Amino acid sequence: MKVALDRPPSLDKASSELLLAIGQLVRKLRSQSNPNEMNLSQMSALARLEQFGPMTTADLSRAEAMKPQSMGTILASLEQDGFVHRQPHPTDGRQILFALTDKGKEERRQRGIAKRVWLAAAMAKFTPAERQTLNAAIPLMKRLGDG
Amino acid sequence: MKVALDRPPSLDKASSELLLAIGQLVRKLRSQSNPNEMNLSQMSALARLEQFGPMTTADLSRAEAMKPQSMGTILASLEQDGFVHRQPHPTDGRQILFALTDKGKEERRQRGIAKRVWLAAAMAKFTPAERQTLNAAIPLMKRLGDG
DNA sequence: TATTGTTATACTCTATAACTATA
DNA sequence: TATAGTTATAGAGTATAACAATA
Repeated sequence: MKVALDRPPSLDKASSELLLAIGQLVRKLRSQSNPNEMNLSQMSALARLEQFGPMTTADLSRAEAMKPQSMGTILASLEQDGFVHRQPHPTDGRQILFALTDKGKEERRQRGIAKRVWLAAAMAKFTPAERQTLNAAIPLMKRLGDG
Repeated sequence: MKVALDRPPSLDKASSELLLAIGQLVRKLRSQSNPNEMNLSQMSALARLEQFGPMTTADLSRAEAMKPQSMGTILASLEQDGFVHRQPHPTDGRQILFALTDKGKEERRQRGIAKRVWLAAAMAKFTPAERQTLNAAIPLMKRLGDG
């Protein structure tokens, strides 16, 4: 039986709207950046290494929906900046484990990154109820990104 | 006075989480694409033209957080595909108004675009309550993208 | 002189292809 | 033969710089 009141938008409509919102927001975020600042992919790889401990290029690339060669580039840049370091795999000579350095852990705690500063400032303009709505949606978006 | 129970995450924490979620989701979305399919920027420009009517390159670029030269490229590709057409500005000879063609309006209604199909399928796995949470967050993300 | 739009060029991020080394 | 990683190259998307036309 169909309910006429407070009908939620269709999946088609909702997914279409979400698509547009994500696109605009990511362009806005990308434009908020200081020279030599990490991009979203580098931040994401660093966060995952902190959460799950040392990982290989292949595992990280799968987790971040990216080709291994692309993840290799990202890890090379993070290594050059001293945020991660390599350690040999204990049993498989082919594999290389990447782990956070102390500098990498510190970087994760940095509040000065332009993208974070801009986003926090933008969210600060929301009402408490709006912030709660957005917070509740974050894990859902994470699941979309993982799936 | 501080409240200890059900404390919401700090703005720093929330913005950091949102940053990561957006990054992963946008990469996932970008990977969902058929040959010659529109990208998120093209979809966004098309949607805005439908919502607000004919606009100039400069206005669109401001609205979409993009440089006028970049928007010019996007509009040129949309024009080549027959989704938009040019019309002269009534009073200012420098400006060019871009408007949706019938083909462009039809494209907006297409449900077959890979990104939309993937996203709708992923959202279909959510519970009704989760879908409602996500739907409520969409206008908030739009405001973040606009601001 | 300021603004609109165009053209040319370069940078960032990610993908594809070909290769080496280990399993 | 299959998998992990590297190197080289190419593509998509956007930016910067220089320019012409109109205001």
